[in-house]
Amino acid sequence: MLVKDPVYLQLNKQLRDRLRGMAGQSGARFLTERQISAEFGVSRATANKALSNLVAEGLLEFRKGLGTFLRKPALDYDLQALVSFTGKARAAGKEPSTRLLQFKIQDAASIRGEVLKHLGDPPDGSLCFIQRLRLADGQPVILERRYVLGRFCPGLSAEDLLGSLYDLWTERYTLPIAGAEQTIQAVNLRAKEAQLLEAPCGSAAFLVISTGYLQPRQPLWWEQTLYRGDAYEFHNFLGPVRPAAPATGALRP
Amino acid sequence: MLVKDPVYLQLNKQLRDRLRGMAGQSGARFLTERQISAEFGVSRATANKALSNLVAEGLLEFRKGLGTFLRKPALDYDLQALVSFTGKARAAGKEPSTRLLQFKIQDAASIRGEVLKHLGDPPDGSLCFIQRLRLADGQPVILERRYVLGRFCPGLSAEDLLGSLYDLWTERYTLPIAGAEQTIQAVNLRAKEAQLLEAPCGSAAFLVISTGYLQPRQPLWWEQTLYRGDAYEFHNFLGPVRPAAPATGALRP
DNA sequence: TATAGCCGGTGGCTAAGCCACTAGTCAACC
DNA sequence: GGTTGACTAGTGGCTTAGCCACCGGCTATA
Repeated sequence: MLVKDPVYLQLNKQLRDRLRGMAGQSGARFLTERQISAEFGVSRATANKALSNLVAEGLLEFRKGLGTFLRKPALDYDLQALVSFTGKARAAGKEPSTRLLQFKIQDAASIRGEVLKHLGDPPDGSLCFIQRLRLADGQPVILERRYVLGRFCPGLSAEDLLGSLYDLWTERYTLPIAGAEQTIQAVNLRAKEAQLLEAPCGSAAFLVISTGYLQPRQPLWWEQTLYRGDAYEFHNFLGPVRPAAPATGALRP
Repeated sequence: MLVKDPVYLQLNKQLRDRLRGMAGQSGARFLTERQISAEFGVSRATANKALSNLVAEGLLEFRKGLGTFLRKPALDYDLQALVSFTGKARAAGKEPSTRLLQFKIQDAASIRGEVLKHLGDPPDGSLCFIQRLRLADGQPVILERRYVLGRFCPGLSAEDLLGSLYDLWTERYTLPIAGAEQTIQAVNLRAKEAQLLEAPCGSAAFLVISTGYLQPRQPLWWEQTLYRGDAYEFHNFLGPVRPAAPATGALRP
């Protein structure tokens, strides 16, 4: 971009950053027009224009004579909150825990084609299979079955798998997770799955088939994960111009 | 409403009306700030604020040195594909059809509070209840139960409900649909629902609870809709920087 | 103690003006 | 004739200065 953005758009970005820092503080007071005017060195009119756009987007709310305030809990742009069960459970005020059911290194040759199709044949031919049960306040919520490319988890041990895999990769391996593709289906739990999730056999669940990426074209894992239907729900917003947050899963209230 | 709305909000409404009259003329020129300032008797700053909000909503586009222009409705077609079953079915190569199960006008007083909470109490107190079965190639896929604000569907007849409601509003009423909020749950079908959807009793389904909006804060409908789990799935992409595509539903292959 | 009124701060809005940018015109030049 | 370049009118971007209506807390009064 050769030409600089107009001031009010730059301001908009900065205010949005500021807003993100205040995420969750629903109803809290935001900066006033006059504060912004002074702090950023722009006119009140420009400050108002930038604020006004944020109001139009539903992030803020004007209250005449009082100030501008955060509307609903600011949208979570944090990927961790989107993909990490640990984070989501804590956000819902529940204590997350994990029961490791299975953990083994397999040769790619012994894996059925569907898995490899999503991961691309790994050159070293090793894949890591992880089956975990995720619990919130002791209640089973998620049955996770995941294949991970072996070369991205050297020296992985069973103890490492008791917490957030998201944290594991971003912190220990310092491999930033770029995103995940999900296909969400509604299925009836089979006997074995129901038993593990401590739910009635045949009860409804989400089956989330998902590929996780390190970089846009570098797959890291492929998973087939069951979410108890009575404990989980997804939220989504369809619209042309909303600050399009992707669909987010959350523990049902 | 005891207090009058701020001028820029009133202006916003009037401009929106004007915009509606120009629907379809993509790329056409809209009023300039100075024209609005003269015609409506407001200051240029106020005119700009009202325009700016419409720009933020994606309806208009600023071009420095030229004027404000209608945006191309490319995104609009996207939205149609997202909310319209008719569109999705055709995209999957199946022939959509509709069986109208129920259609009645009700008084708001007779509606349980949950519905009104999402729609806001309509001043004229009339609500339209629509129950439809949507089929793809003759197979029932969706059981739709929807409440619509009566004042946005004057003269609605049963015949109107056999096609796409999305088309109905955008074309016949020329009321642009701005978006929809969705909560997606996994549930077991009850006997009556299963019978209508021609699925086994207790089989898994999506329950999508959704509020549709005309403008960011103007609800149009609230629906509680069942999707056969074996016929439908949702796709989603989680990531920090994505092409702004929300989760989309699609007929299962 | 309770109330009426003041006062500082807020967003709403106007006015007047300058800037950078765009497109069209039109005269001057090759 | 065709091209170039200056000029001009009109546009959104942005600032400054100022007044208004509104809100809530403080204060002085009854």
